[in-house]
Amino acid sequence: MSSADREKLEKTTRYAPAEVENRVFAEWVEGGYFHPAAEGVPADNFSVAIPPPNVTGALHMGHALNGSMQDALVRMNRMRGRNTLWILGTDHAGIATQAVVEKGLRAEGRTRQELGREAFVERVWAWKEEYGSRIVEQYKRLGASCDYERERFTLDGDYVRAVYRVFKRLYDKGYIYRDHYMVNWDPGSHSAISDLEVENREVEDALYSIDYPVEGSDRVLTVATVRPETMLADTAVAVSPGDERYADLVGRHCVLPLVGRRLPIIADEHVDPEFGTGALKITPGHDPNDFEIGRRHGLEEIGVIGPDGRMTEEAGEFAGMTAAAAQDAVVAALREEGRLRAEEPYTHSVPFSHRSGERIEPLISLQWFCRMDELAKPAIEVVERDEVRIAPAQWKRVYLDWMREIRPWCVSRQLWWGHRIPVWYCDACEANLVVAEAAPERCGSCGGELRQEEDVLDTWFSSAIWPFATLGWPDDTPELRAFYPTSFLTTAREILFLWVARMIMTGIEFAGDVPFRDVYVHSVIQARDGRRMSKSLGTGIDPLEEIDVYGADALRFGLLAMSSTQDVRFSDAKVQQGSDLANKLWNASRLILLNTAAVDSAPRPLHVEDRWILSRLERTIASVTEKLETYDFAHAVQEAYSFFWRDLCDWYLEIVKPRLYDGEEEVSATLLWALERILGLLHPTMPFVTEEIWSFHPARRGHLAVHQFPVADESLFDDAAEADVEGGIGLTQQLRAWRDLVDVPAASVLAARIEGVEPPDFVARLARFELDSDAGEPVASIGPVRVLPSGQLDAAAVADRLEKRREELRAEVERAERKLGNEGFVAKAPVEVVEEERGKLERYRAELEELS
RNA sequence: GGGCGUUUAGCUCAGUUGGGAGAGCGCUACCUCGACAAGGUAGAGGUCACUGGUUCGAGCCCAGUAACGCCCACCA
Repeated sequence: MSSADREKLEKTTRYAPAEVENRVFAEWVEGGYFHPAAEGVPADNFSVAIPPPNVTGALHMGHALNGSMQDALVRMNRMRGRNTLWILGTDHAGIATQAVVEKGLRAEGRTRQELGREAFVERVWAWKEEYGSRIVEQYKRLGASCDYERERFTLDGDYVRAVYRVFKRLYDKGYIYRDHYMVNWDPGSHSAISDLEVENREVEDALYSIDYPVEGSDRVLTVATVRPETMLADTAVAVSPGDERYADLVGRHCVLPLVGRRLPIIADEHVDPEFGTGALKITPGHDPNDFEIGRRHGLEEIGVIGPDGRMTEEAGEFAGMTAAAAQDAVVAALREEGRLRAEEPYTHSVPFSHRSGERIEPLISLQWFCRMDELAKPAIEVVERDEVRIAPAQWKRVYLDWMREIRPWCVSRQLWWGHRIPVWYCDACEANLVVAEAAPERCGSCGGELRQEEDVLDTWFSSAIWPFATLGWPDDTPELRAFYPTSFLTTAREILFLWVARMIMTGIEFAGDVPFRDVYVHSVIQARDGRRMSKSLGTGIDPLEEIDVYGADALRFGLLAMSSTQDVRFSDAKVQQGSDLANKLWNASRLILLNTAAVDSAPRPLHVEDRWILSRLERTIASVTEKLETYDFAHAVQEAYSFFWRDLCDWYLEIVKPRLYDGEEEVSATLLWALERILGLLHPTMPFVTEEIWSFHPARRGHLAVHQFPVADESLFDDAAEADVEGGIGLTQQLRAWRDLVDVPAASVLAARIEGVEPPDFVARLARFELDSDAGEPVASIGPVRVLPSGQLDAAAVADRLEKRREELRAEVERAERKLGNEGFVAKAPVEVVEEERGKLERYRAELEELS
C-alpha cells in the first residue's frame, strides 16, 4: 500500500459516501463496464430492460427499489463474467409530458391551440432536451449500472419506425380497427383514455327518481339516475325479462319527459329487478352499460354532452350549458312538470382519470381499437406453462384472470405529443385510407393529397415493444441477437396489465419469443404512516434526499431489507442500518488492511476459529447467492449483514486481534481472503463502499465491479469447527453475563480454572478470566469454568446469583420433567425430539446437583 | 360484489417440513479495551388480532370472525 493510501485509511475513521460516490461512479463509466459489446447469445449473456421512467418524472421510491433490485442482479451477473447489458431509456409519456408543457404555456397566457401543432410539438421537444435527462442523472446517483451509452427514448426515429411497423402489421392482420364506440373521455386531457387509466372513487351524489309516463296508459315507469342531464339522450327503458310487474309493458312505449321522444320498453338481462323500481333508463350515448344494451337492441345512440363537457345541439333548450348546469336545469324542469318523484343522497363509485384527476365522461366517439383475443392467447399459454414465470405466485393467477377477460384496447389519444397514428386519408377518393410505415407521397388511387390522422397512440402502445424495439427491432441487429430475450423483469404490480402483459403479447407476436423468462412483482413501499406514497398527498419521500444524507449504498440496503412483503412501510431505521453497515465495513477493513502482513489473499486456517470463519463465510456466500437468485433480496441482505457484523466483526476479529498485531502471516492471509470475498458478495447491493474499500486491497488488479463474484467453496464447510466455536461463544456470553450480574468491574480479570472439556482458547481472554490459578475452592461454576475467590468478588452478590441460577434450573427441570411425563409426548413425538429433551433434563439436573 | 395481502416486543419487520418466540431501531446499566461511540458488553420488554378445531405438542395446519391495506368488477 502506498503511504498516501495508508495515511488516508488511518485518518478516515468514518465512511463518507458523499466524498466517494461520484468519483467511483465516474471510474466505472470510464472503464466501460456498463457498455458491453453486442456479442454472444442470450443464453450466455445477461440483459435487462429497465421499466422506462417517464421523461417528465423524478426518481421516486418505487424506481429506487426496483433499480436496487435490478442492479443487484445485473452486477452479480456481470461479476460472473457474463456479457451484461442493462438497457436504459425514458418514455415520452404522452399525457403527462403534454400537460407539463401546456402548463408552462398557460403561465405565459397562451394555449397549444394558439401555437399550433407543429410549434407545440417542437416546444415539447425543447422541454425534453432541457429537462428530460434529469431522471437518468438520478439513476446514476443510485449507482445503477445501466448502459448510459445506449440510452433510448420512445420517440427516437428508429423507435418510431418500430412502432409504425407494429401498427401496420396489426392493422393488416385485422386486429386494429376504427369504430364509433363508448370510450372513457377525460375532460382534463381532452382525450380518450384506456380502461386501465381509469380509477374508481367513492363519491356522494344525489340519486333522482323520475317518472316516465307509459304511452296510452295512466301508469308510469319510475327510473333512477345520478345523471339526470343524460336523460335527454335516453332511447329506451329496460326491465328484467322475468319481471312480472312489467311483463305486459314490454314492447310498448314510454314518453320521455321534457323531450317527448317515444322510448321502447325493452327486456334485458342486465337489469336487476331487485334494484330500485326494477326499471332502468337506457342512455347508450353516455353510459357504458347502456351502450352495450343499446347495441344488443339496435337502439339509437344520441350524444347530448360534447367532448368539451358542454351540452350539444341535441340537448335542445339546454344546449351550450355545462353538464353540471344542465343537471340543475333538468332537475328544475322535471320538478316543475311534476315528474321528479324523489331525490336522495347516494354514495357510489365513479370513474376518474388517473392522469388528469377529472371525472370521466363516457362518450361515444370515433377511435382506433386493437382487438386483443388473438394476441392474448399465446401470452396466456406461456404463463400457464411457466415459460414466463410470475412471482410471487399469486400474481400469476391475477395475470391469467385478467388476460382471459381481456377486452379491446382503445389505442388512440386526442393529443399532440406522441406517435401520430400512421394512417393517411384521401378526401378526394373512395379508397380513402392508407396505413403505412412511412408517410406516403400521394393517394395511390387518385393521386390526391393525403392528410394524416390527427390522433396519437396510447403511450403504452410504444412501451409494449420496449424490450425488442430498444435493441433495434425490426432490423436484425447484433444487439437483438445477443440480448433478446432479456433475462428477467422486476416491476410494480400496478403495471402488470398496463405494461407487462402487453410486452409478453408483442414479444411473442413480433420478436418471436417471450421478452423475459421471469417476472418479479416487487413490494409497494408505503409512507411511514402506512398511507400511499404520493406527491399529491404530500406523503412522498425523496430517494435523493436519503442518498444525500445516508449515501446510495445505505438507501439500497435499506430498501432491499424492508421489501420482504408485498406492502411495507418505509423504514428510516433500515436505511440507517445500511448506513451503519457501510461504516462498519469501512472500519473493519481499515483494521484488516492497516495491520495485515504483506501476504497473498488466501484461506490459511491455523486454529479452530479460522476454520470456523471460513466455514461460515462460504455458507453465507452460498445462502446469500441463492436468495439473490430467487429475488429474496430482503433476507439476502439481512443475512450478509448478520454474518459480517456478528460473526466476522464481533467475534472473529476480536478473537484474532493478538495474532494480527503479532504480524502472523496465516491470519493475515485469511483475513484478506475473507475481506475480498465479503466485498464481492456485497458489491451488487452496496457497490460504492465495497468498490472504495477494494481500491485499498492488496489483491486488487482491477475494479470490483468486474471482479469475480465469489462462488461458495464447499470444501471449507466445517461442522466440527462451527460447533466448537459456537460453543465457545456461548460460554463466553455466559461468563460475561455472570460477571455483569455479580457486579464485577468490566476491566478486572478474574481467577478461574477449567474442570472438564477444555473450551477454545479465546474464551478466557474475551471473558477476562485468568485460568492458570488453582488456588482455593471455586465460588461459582459456569459450564466447565470454576471461578476462584478473589478480592474483586462480592460474596453476597455471588451467593445471590447462585441462588437465582438454582431457581432457573429448578424451573427448567420441572418443565422438562412435565414434558417427559406426558405419555403422549413420549409415545408419539419423534425419537430424536424425545431424546433431546431427555438430554436437557439430565444436564439441568447435573448442574443443579453441582450448585447445591 | 369478487380476489389478494397484512395483523408477532414501544416502532418497523423476520420466524424454514409443527418441537422452548427473533433482528434492527428505541429503552436500562456498564465500558474512551491499539477498526468503528454511527462502537462494544450485558439486560428489560411479547395473551404471536380474536374464536373454535386438528395434534402428545400450534406463531406455523384447518374453519370462522374482526380490523387495516391493495387489485379487479357494468348494478342505474
